[in-house]
Amino acid sequence: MKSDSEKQLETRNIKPTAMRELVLKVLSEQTAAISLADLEQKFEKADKVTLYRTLKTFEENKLIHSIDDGTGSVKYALCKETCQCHPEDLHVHFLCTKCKQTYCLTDIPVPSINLPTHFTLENINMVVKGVCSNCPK
Amino acid sequence: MKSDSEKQLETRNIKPTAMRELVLKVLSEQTAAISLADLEQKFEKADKVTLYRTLKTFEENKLIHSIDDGTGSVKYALCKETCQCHPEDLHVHFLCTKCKQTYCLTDIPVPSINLPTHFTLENINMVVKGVCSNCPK
DNA sequence: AAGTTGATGCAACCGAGTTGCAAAGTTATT
DNA sequence: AATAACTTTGCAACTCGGTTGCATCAACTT
Ligand SMILES: [Mn+2]
Ligand SMILES: [Mn+2]
Ligand SMILES: [Zn+2]
Ligand SMILES: [Zn+2]
Repeated sequence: MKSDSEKQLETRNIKPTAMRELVLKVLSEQTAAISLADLEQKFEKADKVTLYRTLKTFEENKLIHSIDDGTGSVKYALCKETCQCHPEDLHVHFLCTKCKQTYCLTDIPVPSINLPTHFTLENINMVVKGVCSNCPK
Repeated sequence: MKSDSEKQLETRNIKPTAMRELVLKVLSEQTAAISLADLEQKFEKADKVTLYRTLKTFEENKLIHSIDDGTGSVKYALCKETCQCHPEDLHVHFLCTKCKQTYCLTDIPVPSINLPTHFTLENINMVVKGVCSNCPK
């Protein structure tokens, strides 16, 4: 009998190894996006490179998306089931300058932009910085 | 008699050294944003650290702004005279996936976002990826 | 001229990300 | 069941952009 995470991995064509299930579990427990270093610390003993490659695999298969919030370490968060990481799937991200957490504002789609003529669009990264609702003003 | 670049530096409260004038000159000649490594190559013989600190000084004094386009190297471009780098001063940036140039779309202001309640806004980074008008489709 | 301040140059360091390679584990073939 | 082929994992070592420490040099102040 297959676990939920097993199925979740398989629908994204990722072979469900023990390691991958564990990483997926950690990711699904997060309320904010997580860096490779953060992820490493969630495990007693796990190799950074294996986690790194696990995240790469997850990202390539659109199970997660990466967020470059300008802090110097890339964050990762689970995609929605239906997400294909196309421009229309994208949402705004928020980096709190107080608690340094990076949140997916999944309810806020990235606004569409009228590019100059003969520019084509492939992707948009929109990161808002400020103070989040959990932090004192 | 003072040069233009000298005046430009002084209005931003930057002491106009020879080095700084040269860097400002290079920056003002660019049609796209430039990285530290790029800048280094524009000079026969110049220390990376000096250029680095020059850029830092320029940025702190809002003569230039930095752009984290996700390529792993930060780019820099001149601010407009009146720019204070406040959210309302900000514009969209464009990274061409073909020619790898990063452009300031100074005509396209960053759209305003309705953040969730009790979130405050300090800054926005919006980078659009795609193919620019100079590159074949 | 001597003293103070800031700018510059060189070397060395840092950390996030990445690669190479061998060992371990998995799946397919005989 | 044994072998072969392929994938995943773990360790070490490396890359590269950015950064710091410190000595030297230049500019300005008294
Ligand atoms: Mn997200
Ligand atoms: Mn710009
Ligand atoms: Zn916060
Ligand atoms: Zn281009």
